[in-house]
Amino acid sequence: MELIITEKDNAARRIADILSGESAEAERKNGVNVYKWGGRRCIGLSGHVVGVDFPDEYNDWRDVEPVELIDAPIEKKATKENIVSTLRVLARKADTVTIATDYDREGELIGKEAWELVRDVNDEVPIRRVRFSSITENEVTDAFENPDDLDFDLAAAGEARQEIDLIWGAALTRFLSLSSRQLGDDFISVGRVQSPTLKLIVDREREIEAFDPEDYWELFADLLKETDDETTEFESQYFYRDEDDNEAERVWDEETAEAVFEALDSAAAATVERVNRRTRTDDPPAPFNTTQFIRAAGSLGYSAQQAMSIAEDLYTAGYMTYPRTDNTVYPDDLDPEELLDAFSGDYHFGDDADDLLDLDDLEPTEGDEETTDHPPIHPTEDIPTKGELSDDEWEIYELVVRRFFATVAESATWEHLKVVAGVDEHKLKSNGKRLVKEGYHAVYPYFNTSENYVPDVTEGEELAVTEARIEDKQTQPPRRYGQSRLIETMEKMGIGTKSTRHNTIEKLYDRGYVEGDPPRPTQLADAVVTAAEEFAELVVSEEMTRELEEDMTAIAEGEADLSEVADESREYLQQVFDELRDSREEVADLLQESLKADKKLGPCPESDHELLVRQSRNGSYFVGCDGYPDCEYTLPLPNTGKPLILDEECEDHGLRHVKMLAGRQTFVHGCPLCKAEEAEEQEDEVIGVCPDCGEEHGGELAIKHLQNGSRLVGCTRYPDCDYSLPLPRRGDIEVTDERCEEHDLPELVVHNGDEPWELGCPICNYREFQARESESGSDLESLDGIGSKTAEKLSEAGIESIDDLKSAEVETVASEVQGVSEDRLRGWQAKAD
DNA sequence: GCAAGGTC
Repeated sequence: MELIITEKDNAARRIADILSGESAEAERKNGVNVYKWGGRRCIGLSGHVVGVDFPDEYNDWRDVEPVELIDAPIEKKATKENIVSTLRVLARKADTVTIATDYDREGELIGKEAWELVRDVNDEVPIRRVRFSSITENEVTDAFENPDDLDFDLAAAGEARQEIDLIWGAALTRFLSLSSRQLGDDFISVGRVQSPTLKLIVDREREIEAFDPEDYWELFADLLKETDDETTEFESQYFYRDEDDNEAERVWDEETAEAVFEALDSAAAATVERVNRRTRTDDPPAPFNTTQFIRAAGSLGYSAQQAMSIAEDLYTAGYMTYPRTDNTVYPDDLDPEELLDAFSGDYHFGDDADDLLDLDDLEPTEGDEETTDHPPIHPTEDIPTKGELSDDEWEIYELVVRRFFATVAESATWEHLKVVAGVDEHKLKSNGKRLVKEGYHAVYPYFNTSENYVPDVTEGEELAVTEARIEDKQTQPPRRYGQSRLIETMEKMGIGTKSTRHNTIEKLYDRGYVEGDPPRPTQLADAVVTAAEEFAELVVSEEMTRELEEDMTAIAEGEADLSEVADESREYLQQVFDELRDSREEVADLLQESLKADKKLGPCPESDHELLVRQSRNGSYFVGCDGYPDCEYTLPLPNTGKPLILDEECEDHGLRHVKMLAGRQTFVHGCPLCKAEEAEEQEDEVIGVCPDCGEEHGGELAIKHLQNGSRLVGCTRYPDCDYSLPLPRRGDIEVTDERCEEHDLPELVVHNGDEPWELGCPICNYREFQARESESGSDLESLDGIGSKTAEKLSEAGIESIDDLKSAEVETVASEVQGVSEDRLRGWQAKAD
């Protein structure tokens, strides 16, 4: 029996189909597909099925000094038990093994891992390696006719990366976590890829904070072109030549700006001095690689993680190619005409496909990067209908289809018209542009094609000046990196891979290093970067990856060996630890101070210390004084959710506002001291008899206001009787004269916003609420442009219905929900109205 | 419970 091993199930199935002429049958063993035909079996792994780790005795962070990890042994442990055991069973019976993992460095390493698993149980069987750049009939059959051997040097290059990443990451992560006593879920992590990425974000934030805005002025004048039958007004902007003889628009001193303004304002006309006309060719974009795909999806409002997850679903469903690729050059076996033919006649894309098929030449564009593992992202010939996909999936699918269309479409042509006019010695310019040939924009509507009209004028012509304007402006700090900009920068720096960059960014959120979108660093992030810059500069620099890449190349080419490279890295890390040993306290203080800063609310009203958000032993959050135990002042926080400290400060107490992140129940709590004081002022209002203990002990039901901001209808005998019914967090509660016949309680009305909410009898209301909860569903998805994924995301931000959406605060929601921009939200709100 | 890299 010949056993064929691929990197993933999908590849296994397609290779089995090709080699068997579609006669292969799938058999599910132990949760793993095994494709079977003739004397052959084909199994797909799931990427790495074994991983490197330290032996178990190094598991306890407190028992092991982090520095010991540097020279600790490293083992390979199975991470996908079921696949490993199925592979072993098959390998025992095999008389030939063929490794057909992806054609790249990591693929070679995954192949070697398979090789070792096979050798464990079968030391005789010949093991060969086949390589192909895409899974097509020609390439696959050709590869199987000309098998090769596994490239152990290339695999060793990958192993060097694994070892070095593990040693550096684990040793430094444990050191920082232990020294600042951050164990458990809140450990402080460091790594070759995440830390340079974090430094990018932190450095940018430092630039923004250090930014000193400068005043400048810009001047504009409206000009009038008059002919016999029409007059056209257009805008021009003042410019001058700076010391490098470049055109400059910004005037840096006010006096000059005012003088120019006076001259323009009092001028009757400007004389056309120069008219430049040129045509510019606007070439269609290159095929999508992962990064450019994420960027394009990002401009539609999707986070990197969302875009990739939708793309993976579309890939698994067979509608598009593998979404993790660096390749921007279509392989030879992709016939654009054939693929367009498949779209011809399609309800949504047919017309555009036909227009493209009418072109004389269907030569696709090419990007700079050509790799051999996967093609650029493009749609397959299997085309879904709109109903088969969620709205989000459809939006992403359409993007991929249209990008493919664009890559085979014609260039667009722009006509630019630049007019320079003079008022005395002052120059005014107008830049007009017109799209004269739509080209690829006709099939790819994602780029801005807005035109700017400037009329046809001739040199020497007089144009009336109808209005002059002066605008005072300030230079702006650099912008924060957005997620897709970060991913592009990581790619440029060579850190991370097409498969991991979006996960790295997600990791920074999970670790408490960044918040919001665009990601903003916390104090902790700044401290970690600062500490690393001082003691382990390499781990926050792109140099570490650059050097590692050089070493890996040397290993792959047989010029260096794995243990040599790994040992050299160990020595270097040892030096880092030698220096760190003396500064342990200093680093710990820095980290702890910043952790505290991320929790600071403001001044304690009873001592000179600061109030902090703290967690009690039972896991609930509260506000406590940093001076504890000398000062025992505390304030309660709501008992649902995880607190997030906002920038907004309470005017009365100087405390920062708190928001409670609780998935769909997320809400802004505000100033905890205000909330406690408000509750204190409210007296309990008795509304009836307690149904639990009224008869026996005379308990009564009252509307109660708790210091943590919540309200309820509860028994006056609390804590002896804990009967309670929930009430909404917001709005004034009015007790009406009408009473519920069934429960003999007054009907309640909540006043919050315009429409009063007739809540009714609190017992009836609670019953209805429970009944509603057990149903489920939301009307959000009926809104065009909101798919199930987006609806899910929105509901986590507390937006469950169209009504919620209408009243939602756009900025807050956009900052909270990954991948939902303010623009998209406003669009939906407009549709909802 | 640490990293980064595959894949789902």
